[in-house]
Amino acid sequence: MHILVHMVETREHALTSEQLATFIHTNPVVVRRTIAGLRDAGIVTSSRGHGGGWQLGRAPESISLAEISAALGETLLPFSSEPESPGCLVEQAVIAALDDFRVEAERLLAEKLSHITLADLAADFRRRYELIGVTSHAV
Amino acid sequence: MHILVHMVETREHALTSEQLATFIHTNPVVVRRTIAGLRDAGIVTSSRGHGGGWQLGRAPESISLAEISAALGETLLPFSSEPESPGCLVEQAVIAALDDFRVEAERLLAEKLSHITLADLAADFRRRYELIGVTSHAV
DNA sequence: TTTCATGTAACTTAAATAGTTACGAGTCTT
DNA sequence: AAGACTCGTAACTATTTAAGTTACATGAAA
Repeated sequence: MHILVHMVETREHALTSEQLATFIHTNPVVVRRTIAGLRDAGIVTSSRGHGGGWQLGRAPESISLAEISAALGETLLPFSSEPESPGCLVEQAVIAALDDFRVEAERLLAEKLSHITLADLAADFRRRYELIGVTSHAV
Repeated sequence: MHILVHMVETREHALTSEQLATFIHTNPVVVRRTIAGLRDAGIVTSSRGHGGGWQLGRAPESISLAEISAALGETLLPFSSEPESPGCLVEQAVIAALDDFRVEAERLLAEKLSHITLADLAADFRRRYELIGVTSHAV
């Protein structure tokens, strides 16, 4: 997300993996590896060679957090349910009951995330940025 | 959860760490370590010595999944937000926006989990158990 | 007193994640 | 055409976290 908002703020030109890596204090290769999913989903585009790098693939208003999360292959909940004792009826019942919860919870979270767009986050940044600016002038 | 439902089904006597470990194919020490939080929360009780072991601390109707989750120190969402670049306004805005989501999402999940009790899971097991029984007779 | 069980520290092992190096392939500038 | 630049990706190493193990002290029942 951090990287993506930076891209919104720099829409005119591409940012290299190296620059993006600096933002989040990591390695260019880690960045490429991580956001490869975003590229495959069309959320960002990459170009090689001189002047190349990464840019948003489309308007930030059309990019929801739900889509980003899915493109990155993130899970929305920190647990899954794989049987450890296949055949144990207790376990089967537990898994079934928790799966009902899991499915609904994931639907709920995805719904919420689909209403937040990259543009919203960028606007939030703008707002803060101008607020700080005013404060700085006042002080 | 698997272990806890077993405890519901065996309320009359205590189960040893060894027995519990067998259910989930792991080690007695891992079990003790893991459910220590449940003991501290009064959800289960443990007793030493001959005939000792683990038992439910109170009625399964009064034990919600939300409480179990909290007692185990589980997080409901698979991400937190610790600044990597303190001072970066972009990051601050992203964290703030995502925190809004996180707080509400956690509240929502906890609310859902607070309505599911251990007794519900145990009842689900009972239902399945009797269903299988009938099927077995039919076949 | 012996046996059984938890409580916990300390250590080892295993798995997942992150970071690094290296180099091929494409692209722009001169 | 040459050189500089950047992504794509494989292969490897390092780090971190969780799980598993061993050992033993503590407490309770037979």
